Amino acid sequence: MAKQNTVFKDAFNRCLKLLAETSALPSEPELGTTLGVSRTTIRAILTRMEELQLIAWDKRAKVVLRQPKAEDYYPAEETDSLSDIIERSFMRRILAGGAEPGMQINELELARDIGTGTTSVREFLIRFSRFGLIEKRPNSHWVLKGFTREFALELTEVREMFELRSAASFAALAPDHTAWTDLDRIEAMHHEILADIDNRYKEFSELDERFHLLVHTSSSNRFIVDFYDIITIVFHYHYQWNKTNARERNARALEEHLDYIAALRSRDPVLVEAACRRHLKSARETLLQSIQ
Amino acid sequence: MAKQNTVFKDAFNRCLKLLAETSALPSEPELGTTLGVSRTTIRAILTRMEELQLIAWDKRAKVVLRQPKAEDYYPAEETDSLSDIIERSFMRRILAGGAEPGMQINELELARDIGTGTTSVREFLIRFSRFGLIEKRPNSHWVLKGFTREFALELTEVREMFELRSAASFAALAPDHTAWTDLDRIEAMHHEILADIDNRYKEFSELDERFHLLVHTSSSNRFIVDFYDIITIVFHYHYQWNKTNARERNARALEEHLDYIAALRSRDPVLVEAACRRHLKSARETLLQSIQ
DNA sequence: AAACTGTCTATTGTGGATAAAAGACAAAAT
DNA sequence: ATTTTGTCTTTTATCCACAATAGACAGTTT
Repeated sequence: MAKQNTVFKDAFNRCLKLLAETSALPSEPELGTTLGVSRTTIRAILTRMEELQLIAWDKRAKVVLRQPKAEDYYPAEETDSLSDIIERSFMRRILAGGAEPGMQINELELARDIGTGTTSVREFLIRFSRFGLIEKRPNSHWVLKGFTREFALELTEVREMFELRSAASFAALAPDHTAWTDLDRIEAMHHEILADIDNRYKEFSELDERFHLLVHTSSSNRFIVDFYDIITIVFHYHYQWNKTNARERNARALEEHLDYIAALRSRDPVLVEAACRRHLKSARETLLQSIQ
Repeated sequence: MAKQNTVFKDAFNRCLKLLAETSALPSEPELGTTLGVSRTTIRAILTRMEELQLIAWDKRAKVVLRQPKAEDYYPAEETDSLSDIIERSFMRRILAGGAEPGMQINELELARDIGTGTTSVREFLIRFSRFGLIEKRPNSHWVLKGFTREFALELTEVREMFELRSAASFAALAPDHTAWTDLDRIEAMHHEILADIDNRYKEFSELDERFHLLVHTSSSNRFIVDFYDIITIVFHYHYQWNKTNARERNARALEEHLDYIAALRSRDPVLVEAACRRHLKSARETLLQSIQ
């Protein structure tokens, strides 16, 4: 098979949810915009919905005949894009499995393992190489540099430089900039989670990403914003395999964020720098602690 | 054809030069190390040299029969790797040709233009995307973000952060660190070029790269060192199409480098920072000036 | 006249095939 | 006891093919 129709399946599932809320679907271009796919895919979705007798479709008329049932949905594992599958599989190998630094990475073996073609694995590795965890020997294998203490230190060093600068730009943003209202929303979410920390501490990870990305974005520098991808992926996968003291760690980080947010609001560069440094220091310690 | 034998052809040409200097070639593994290729390639080279009656080859004995002539060499255009060809071709399109920001980049069209398969073009674009000049729309085209004033400003902002930090680490290096002798060599080269600036000003570009890379390397941070790749490629191609006042520009930069080097030697953080800032400021101005 | 649909074409994403290049291992030579 | 060579296997780099997806254009509907 040349290409998996995951775009279609995922959009179909999302379209079923839209269908549950109305008695008739909108026009094809409108659906395309809503779901973020082309009309070709929309028409494939509508055709499938007609087959399943979910809708009666005649040109502009797309009347809902019945509510979607659980079996109408495509299973979740069929809607993941191939690159996501490769990424997860690879990260599990190098972060969870005892992968030693210096180990060779074999495209063919990886492809066989995942059950995919070499081209996709190869492209993944090229994309992934910018994270500094692997390196290519031309005409030969890739070398795993490993998720080591050095890696974490180098990563956090740059992160701290970038975030201090971004935080300073944030504080200097015009008062009517949309970032301030984004910050309000993020702050409110902090309070919500803290109020029910025992049940909701797992939501921290996503909120953390949103908050720091917002700060980095205010640098208006593509290199700084892009760098945050590395932080995101490292933290995302790393915390999946390191859940010790997650509740306390997250509670503490939430409090630090609130101080940091208050400092940003004060627009006082000295306060901002101090709060930012304090939080970054404890984030670094957390990361280093979890390495071995 | 599946793979161009450019590795073989390039190594063959380099081996011809070795051959011109001795009466017998060394062992296969030794040749492999010298030329940086595998024994498989070495044996292909030896076979070819035997065919051309350049050597008499019997097991360990590889006796030189005659000196190589110009026609023994493979033509230079056959020794370039495909990714180099794609890179050059692409950079000419986006830097020299009037490529507008926002323009779409089409893998198929690019591949047809260059006369290569789409896979190679695609892999090049993925690798190249980390330079922040292009961006992918999934399942669709790439978008050219363009070599604009914003790009240059964002690039230099990060460069300045990284270089100031690297210069500070450099000054703190132990006195017996090899970087100091590398610096001696680079400094000497500066004096040589300055002494004959009218004829040799073109050598500045390569020397500039060596010098700044040396400084960045002392940060011992892979992200800082890797970032210098972006600077390198931008300056490399950019100066190929912007040669106005090259002589004066280079002479001035050489003088600034000498100040900068003297400051590093002083190991005084204040002097280092001042010299580094002065040079970076004029480098930024030069880059911005040449944009439009 | 503006938006929508039917139809068709072009491009991307991915597996598979193949020559080039790397590399493993045992036998042979110093 | 190394080092080198002969032979063979494995892996990478690259092209090609094809389904999925995007996108263009003309005719149709509101």
